[in-house]
Amino acid sequence: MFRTNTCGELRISNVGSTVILAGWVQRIRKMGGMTFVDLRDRYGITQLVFNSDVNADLHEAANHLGREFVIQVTGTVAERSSKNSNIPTGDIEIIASDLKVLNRSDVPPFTIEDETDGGDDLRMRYRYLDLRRGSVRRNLELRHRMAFEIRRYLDSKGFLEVETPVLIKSTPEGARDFVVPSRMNPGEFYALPQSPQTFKQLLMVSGFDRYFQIVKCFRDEDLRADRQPEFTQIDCEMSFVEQEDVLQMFEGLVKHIFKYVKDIDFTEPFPRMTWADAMRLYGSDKPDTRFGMEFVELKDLTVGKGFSVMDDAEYVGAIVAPGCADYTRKQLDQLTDFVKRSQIGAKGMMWVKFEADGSVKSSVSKFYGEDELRAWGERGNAKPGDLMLILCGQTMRTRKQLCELRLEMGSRLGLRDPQNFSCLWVVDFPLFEWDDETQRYYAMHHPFTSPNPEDIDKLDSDTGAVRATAYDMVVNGNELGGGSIRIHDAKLQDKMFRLLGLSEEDAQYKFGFLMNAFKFGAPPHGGLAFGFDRFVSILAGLDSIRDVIAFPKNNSGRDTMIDAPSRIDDSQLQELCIDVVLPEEK
RNA sequence: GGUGCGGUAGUUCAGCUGGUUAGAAUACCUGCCUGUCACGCAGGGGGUCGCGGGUUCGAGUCCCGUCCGCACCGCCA
Repeated sequence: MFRTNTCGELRISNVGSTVILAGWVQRIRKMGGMTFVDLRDRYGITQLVFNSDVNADLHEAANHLGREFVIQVTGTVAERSSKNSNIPTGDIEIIASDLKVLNRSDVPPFTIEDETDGGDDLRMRYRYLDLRRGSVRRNLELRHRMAFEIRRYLDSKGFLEVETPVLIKSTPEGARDFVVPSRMNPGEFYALPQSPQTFKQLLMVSGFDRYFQIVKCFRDEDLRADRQPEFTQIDCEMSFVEQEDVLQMFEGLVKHIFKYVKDIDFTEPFPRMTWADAMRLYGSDKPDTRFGMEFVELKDLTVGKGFSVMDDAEYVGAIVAPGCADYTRKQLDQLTDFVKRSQIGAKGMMWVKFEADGSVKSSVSKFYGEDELRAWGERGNAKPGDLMLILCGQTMRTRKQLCELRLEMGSRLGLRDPQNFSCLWVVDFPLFEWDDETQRYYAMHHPFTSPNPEDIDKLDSDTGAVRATAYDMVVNGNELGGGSIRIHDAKLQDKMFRLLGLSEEDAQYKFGFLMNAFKFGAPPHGGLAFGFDRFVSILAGLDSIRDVIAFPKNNSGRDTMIDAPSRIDDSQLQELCIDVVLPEEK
């Protein structure tokens, strides 16, 4: 027998029993005649004692252990004379009677502690060591717990988990596909799914009216802290439902997870906000609603006073930062630099201070009198002591800039506590998005999204204004998931493809299988998908999803531990009929 | 494709306007230490300053290029 107990379970009630423990040497403390060893496994840390008075040879052997050696120890559980209240096993220790080194270890390149001294790069290269750290292990435990609760909830609602294929067909609408060459079909490629979208719709046609899958998806796009080339979705679809049914069902799922994983009860229904309101009030389709500071529109109050910057602007918007009227010149300059950064790209920022003593100061007082500035403040409900920050320009662009400024102010004022969760549904997304470059409409969600029935007559006449029956779940400014009611009518789907600029042949080539399926009695259906990695990272209070993925890729999509991607043998390439021409060899 | 920050001991970092032998902490090794738990004390070893080029009497420091990492913009139906 390798072990009778784990390193996390022995307590004062076990005193006197003989045990065998196995694990990794966390730390050694040599006191001369006696040596303490902290033995670690997944479950905790237990202190071992080697006393030269009891067994001199064993004590000597313990002195030659090193960090991360794998050892097996036999001994007796004893009450400590000086207890350690910081760890659950702190009341006891093991008086060792036998020690076996199961495996030695090189000195690890960073400390295996919750607060490690290792940088990200090093941790990823030695991810198997990084995963020994409690802080990383706990993230994976949380991930497991969430996956378990998701299955428990969805199973209780009659959902069936069905696996869909990973080697599928490329559909070059949307994100770039990862492709896989087919040896048996020279010159042809599979694509890895960006999502099981079409398969789950086919499952609806098959009559599996409640489907889900916790599934890997792949997108060959540039990465971010919250974006990996392979990531996991909670993919769900239901038949015979309207939008309201889907929202209810999955609001229930989110609440279930918060309750059983985080012990947080959301008793009230999640707020609903239209996409138009989200853009108007927050300049974003995923507003962070942990704090207010909604946008205030001032165009009508600022126009015609001879200030060309305001007069020429399509949009003038402001936020009111509570209690910030005492901001110094330097702080205001910092904020101006912030919005002028190339990533945000504002031309400048104006401000109005509503001082605590009732006076008003502004960067634009040359153009506007105190009464006018006060009228702006009134519209924004500015109180004495508040600071109004104003941006202007082209509507959508300025809203986006103001959104960044709002988030920055929220952070500065400490209003974005990661353990405070604010969930909402954003609904009534536009069906289409116009692209100036290619001069055509794109599906904002995806081409299977059904139009809002009220707008269906506008499909040709006012295409850009058509709303979709699409919805997003937003938590703390993150898009946690989204979905839609799908088109289940072949004719309407055909029309959608046409509006998206797909010819009949194109549509048939890319999505013929789905169109054909719709001819055989497709039920009305809809669903959504949650980003599982993001969901876990939000509950863990982390910004990066890398910390909740066991073996993540870096910024450039590389796995630095196994050094992938890598070149393959010429013989492999030959078999696949692939000729590789690198850019510098062209 | 673009912007910003970074790359110096095993590790995390400091190193100013260029100027003796490149430092600190920690880790590691050795010795001492019988109640530590971030043990303590004494000593020791450890560097291609990412790489290439340039400026200079002299480059970790300045310039150019390049590679790598991180954050962000574009992109992500």
